[in-house]
Amino acid sequence: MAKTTQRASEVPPLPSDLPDLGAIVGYKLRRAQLWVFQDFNETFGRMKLRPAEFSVLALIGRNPGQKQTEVAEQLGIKRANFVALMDGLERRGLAERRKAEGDKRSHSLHLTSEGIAFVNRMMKVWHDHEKRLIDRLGGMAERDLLLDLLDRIVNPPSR
Amino acid sequence: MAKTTQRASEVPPLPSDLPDLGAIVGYKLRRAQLWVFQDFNETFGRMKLRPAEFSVLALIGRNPGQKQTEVAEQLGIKRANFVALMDGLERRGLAERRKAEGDKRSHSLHLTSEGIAFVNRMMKVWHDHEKRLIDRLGGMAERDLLLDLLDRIVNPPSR
DNA sequence: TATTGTTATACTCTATAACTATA
DNA sequence: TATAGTTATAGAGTATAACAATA
Repeated sequence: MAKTTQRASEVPPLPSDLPDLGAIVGYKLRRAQLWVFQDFNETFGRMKLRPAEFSVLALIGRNPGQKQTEVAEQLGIKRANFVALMDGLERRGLAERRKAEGDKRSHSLHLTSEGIAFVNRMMKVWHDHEKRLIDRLGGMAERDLLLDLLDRIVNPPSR
Repeated sequence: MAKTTQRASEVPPLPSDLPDLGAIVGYKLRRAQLWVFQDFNETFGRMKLRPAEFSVLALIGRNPGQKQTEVAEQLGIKRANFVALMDGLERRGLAERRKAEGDKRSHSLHLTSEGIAFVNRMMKVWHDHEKRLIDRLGGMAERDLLLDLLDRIVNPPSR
């Protein structure tokens, strides 16, 4: 008694409170994030730079000398997966591991001179990308508002 | 403690305009999205439900009868990858493909009776997850604000 | 010819366990 | 014993090409 079609009267009652996906924070967050990463990848495709690599270069550029595991942890990257990422940056001559003084197990991470030049070009390109995003949001005020709201998710205000 | 520091004189001039990663929209967006999906996966782990499956069930629950490729496209899922996802839902008895009338190539997607019951339970669990998120944001007003800002990224207001 | 669903496949990202050399 | 870095590996998620049935 398999039916291939059903009339409305035969259909069991559908859930009444099904929200539009557009009203679900996680869904919109994912769609927006995919859009931003896609724009990022189109913007940085010529420089062969991925989002994770961008974040590593920006972090050790601002705060050089941190240990490899510290950097990975701050970026939410498992230290095992960070190795190949750092290998790539080192192979391209952009960043380097130095033996940390005092602890022979650990490496401290730094930009090379070439890496510093690369990061300067990278930031110029990044400004185009970020401007495109800010324009879509409606302006700097909206960007600041978005940053604040996103921050509350990861670091909720105690109340 | 004797931290491994470097004297400024040894360091080549660093890029001057390197922003904190916390001020980069794409970075915070990614971190926030990862937090939400992690909370989602912890919340729905017992139901063996992934975010993509949630979105499919919610979509065909609200709008049954759409063609398989239409559903996939609305969710930003490649039709080739949608096949296995739909196979899984069908194997679990939650959703089904029906032969579409008129076009023998296409399938129209529907929830089963069991699927409807499942979705009702799913929405109860989802409310917990969403409440946790709204609490972090600070309330419904903040949630609405966030939804609006995220929507501008994907569907920018023409101006 | 074009489209729907499908298969096969490859590539990236992520997660875990286990090894090594130091501590 | 514990930790930093590493290797190996497996699992998701995602992207593309090509095919059969149908339009």
